[in-house]
Amino acid sequence: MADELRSLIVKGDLPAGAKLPSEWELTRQYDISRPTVSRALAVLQAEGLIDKHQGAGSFVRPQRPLRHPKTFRYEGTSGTRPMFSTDAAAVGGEPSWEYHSTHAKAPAAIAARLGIASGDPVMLTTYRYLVDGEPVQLATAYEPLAITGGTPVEWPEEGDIRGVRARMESIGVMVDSVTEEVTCRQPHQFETERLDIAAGVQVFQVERTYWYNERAVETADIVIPGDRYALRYRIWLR
Amino acid sequence: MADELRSLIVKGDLPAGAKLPSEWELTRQYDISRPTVSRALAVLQAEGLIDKHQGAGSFVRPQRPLRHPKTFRYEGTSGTRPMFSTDAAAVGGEPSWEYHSTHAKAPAAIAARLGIASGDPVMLTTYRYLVDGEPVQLATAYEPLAITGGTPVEWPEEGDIRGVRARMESIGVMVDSVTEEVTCRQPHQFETERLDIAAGVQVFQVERTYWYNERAVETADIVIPGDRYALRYRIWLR
DNA sequence: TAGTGGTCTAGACCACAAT
DNA sequence: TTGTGGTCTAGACCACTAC
Repeated sequence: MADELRSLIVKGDLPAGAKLPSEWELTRQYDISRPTVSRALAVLQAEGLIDKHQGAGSFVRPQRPLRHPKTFRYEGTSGTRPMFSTDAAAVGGEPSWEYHSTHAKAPAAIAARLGIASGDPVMLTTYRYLVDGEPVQLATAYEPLAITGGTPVEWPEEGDIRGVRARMESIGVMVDSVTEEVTCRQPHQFETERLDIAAGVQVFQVERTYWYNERAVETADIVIPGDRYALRYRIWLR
Repeated sequence: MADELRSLIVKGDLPAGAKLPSEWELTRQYDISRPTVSRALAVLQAEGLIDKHQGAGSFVRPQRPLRHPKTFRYEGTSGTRPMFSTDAAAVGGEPSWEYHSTHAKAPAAIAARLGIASGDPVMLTTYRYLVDGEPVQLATAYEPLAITGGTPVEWPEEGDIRGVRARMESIGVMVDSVTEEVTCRQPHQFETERLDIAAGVQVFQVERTYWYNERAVETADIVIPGDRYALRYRIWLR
């Protein structure tokens, strides 16, 4: 049964947003019991083809633009903004983002990454990036206020200078390297919502840290849906 | 019930390899129905805590060395061999590997990555890397025979020179950059077996390509369990 | 052959959404 | 209030494993 419904959805006979027959109705159509129907639909849900909504029904999930699968590519050294390959224009996306900055105390894990004491003051900025209104990336960035506090670039999204490297450079901190540590995990629930991803898809978590003389000057947790994006690194040797 | 069993396993009261009570026995102990027991155990299986074997029973999965979670780190530019962080000694692993080389015709996807024609002759080498006998990484590497054919380094694992960069250099091909494209996906069945990973664990797939004057000289698909490893990149700026 | 997990049917009650 | 999915119980048959 899952196979039949899957082909209907993939072929387009069941358009995006269409409501599937109720589980009881499918029980009758296919002459199988309700728990079996429910599990079959759970498979389709895990594949990202449908959304089940308790009390409302099951609906065909809008198919994401797979015309250029994995054409969006995160480039390792481009700041928290998602950067697209040179053919970004071909993809035809209108980038936008939301952010929120605040002063905060460094949590222990972040403090360890920044080489400061737990509870030290940091600038905390959360981002959500979208392309054509579709969310593609979350980021949480931390900067020690010991470095930027009181300078014109203390608040990342205010002033004329944007981007970690440029902002740091303007106050004499010449970022010389960046490390990225990539892991793969189940999304938290708020990430599932904010990124609008299907049940069962995993996300990349990238811990990115900017360095200046072996001293961390900024670190960020970047979360990217794992099903439609590839992380791309290019490293020059010698 | 899953919670109780999980804590027993994590605490060590149920040692690795121990056989769990049968599902019927658990039905009686917890006064819940068998389908419910089965689903609860499926949760533990998805978490990698147990293996279910039809006809035999459910067994506690050997706990992987989580003493240094994510201490093994793949370094972006180290060839197909897994490279560990500087504290590798502390982890105390004995690395080993298996390989198999053969002449082959380039599949279309590989040909595209290498910039050669589909069906052109390539050297195909498959690897499996282990640490202390535990599999940690699979790799499939392709080199155009147009470059290495007839040279002393045609066969990657024969001769005195090892490593893509050194071998290429010895025949005048000065590798100048490497690209890595990281994706995250469900493992194929043979990968699940060869890497001995739990149900539900995803894997990293890294497409690594070595370049010389914008010409691809080697490309490899590297598969790494997503649950216990982090990919670590360090990029120097300027 | 006996024991085990895989997986189905059938029925039930509950929580949530739309109205 | 009604219809929907979430999830349980209870029972059954099958396939595989170990002996």
